[in-house]
Amino acid sequence: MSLRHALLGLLAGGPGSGYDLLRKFEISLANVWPATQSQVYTELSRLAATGLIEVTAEGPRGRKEYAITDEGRAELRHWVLEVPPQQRRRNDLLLRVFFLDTVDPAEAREFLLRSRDQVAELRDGLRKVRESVDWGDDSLSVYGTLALEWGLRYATMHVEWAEWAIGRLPGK
Amino acid sequence: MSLRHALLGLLAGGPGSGYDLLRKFEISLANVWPATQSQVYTELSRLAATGLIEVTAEGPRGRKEYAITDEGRAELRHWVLEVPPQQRRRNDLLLRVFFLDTVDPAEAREFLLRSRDQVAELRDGLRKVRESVDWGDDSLSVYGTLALEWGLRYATMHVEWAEWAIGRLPGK
DNA sequence: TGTGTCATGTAACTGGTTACATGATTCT
DNA sequence: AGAATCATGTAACCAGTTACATGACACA
Repeated sequence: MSLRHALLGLLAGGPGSGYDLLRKFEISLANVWPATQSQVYTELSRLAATGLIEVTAEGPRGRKEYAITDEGRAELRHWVLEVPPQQRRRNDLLLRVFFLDTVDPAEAREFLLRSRDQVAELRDGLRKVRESVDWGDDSLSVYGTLALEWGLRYATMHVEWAEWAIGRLPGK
Repeated sequence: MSLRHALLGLLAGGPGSGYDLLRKFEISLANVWPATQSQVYTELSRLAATGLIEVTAEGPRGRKEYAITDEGRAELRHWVLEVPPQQRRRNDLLLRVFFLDTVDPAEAREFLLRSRDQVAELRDGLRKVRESVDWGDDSLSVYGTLALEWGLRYATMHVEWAEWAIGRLPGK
């Protein structure tokens, strides 16, 4: 149940409404932990009900501003440091690779090429983000950069792997 | 809904019972698409009900052997080649990295060290698999090796990233 | 005879997605 | 006046996890 912790993490950086948080998900967490509108609002209600966050202000259009509580901070800290991250990750692309023996080599080759191109595009997008954002040395930037760099290395790895894999395909 | 396709893919390699398939999940698909016992049996029933697989034999202890049908092969092929793989992948480790600014640098450092060690272990396990299995040049081995190599490159990337990241942490 | 493995099934729950539904405020 | 954006909520559904439940067969 990490959506709960993603919300706590964002609120640890300052109070905000569901709407605010939703935009933060789209901007900064899109590639790490996407969330839908309905999910955010229902989880915020639940978090408020259990006392991990609280409503600190109400604005126009029924806007509710939430802030993290001490209990919430404790829960966030516990999750970050003590709950072991998932190691077994599902990968539906790799699952397809496993079954490429059911199509012919030319089709397998196209599949790998497409996958290379898609990830190369992602990589280029991330590079642009790195260049466009001015990275100060405040703590949030430091850790944001670490995550971005992981994404860049991941994408580079995948592109290189795909090219290597194409070279190993059985000839027709 | 990829469990369905994982089952179809496994059955494309030959018929088997739920129990057989469950073991195949544990051996070959554990790092790519883990599945639980209850999930496998319910999905097999559903697949049989929709005609993508069929019961070809019944053995002792209520054992049912399933085989993929032509319809099933068509569905598998469609999924492999035409359904675009998920690009946005959730990563709860990276989500934690994002919020490492809420703990102190020494704790962040420990977090990254632990993560490096865990993935290094995974990498060593994969290396052993690569050495222990004798990889012929049959098509199944070819594609199995591609997936394994992806895992190795992934793990190597992560270990290097973690070490790089530790070096970038703010001093106490 | 009793332990281990083979073998299947179902129920309750959790997390996430899609779709539906509503309405206030701001800006042009 | 109308469009865009701000803002929230709920219902139905799908995928996956945990736990419960049962029993046949093989082997020592």
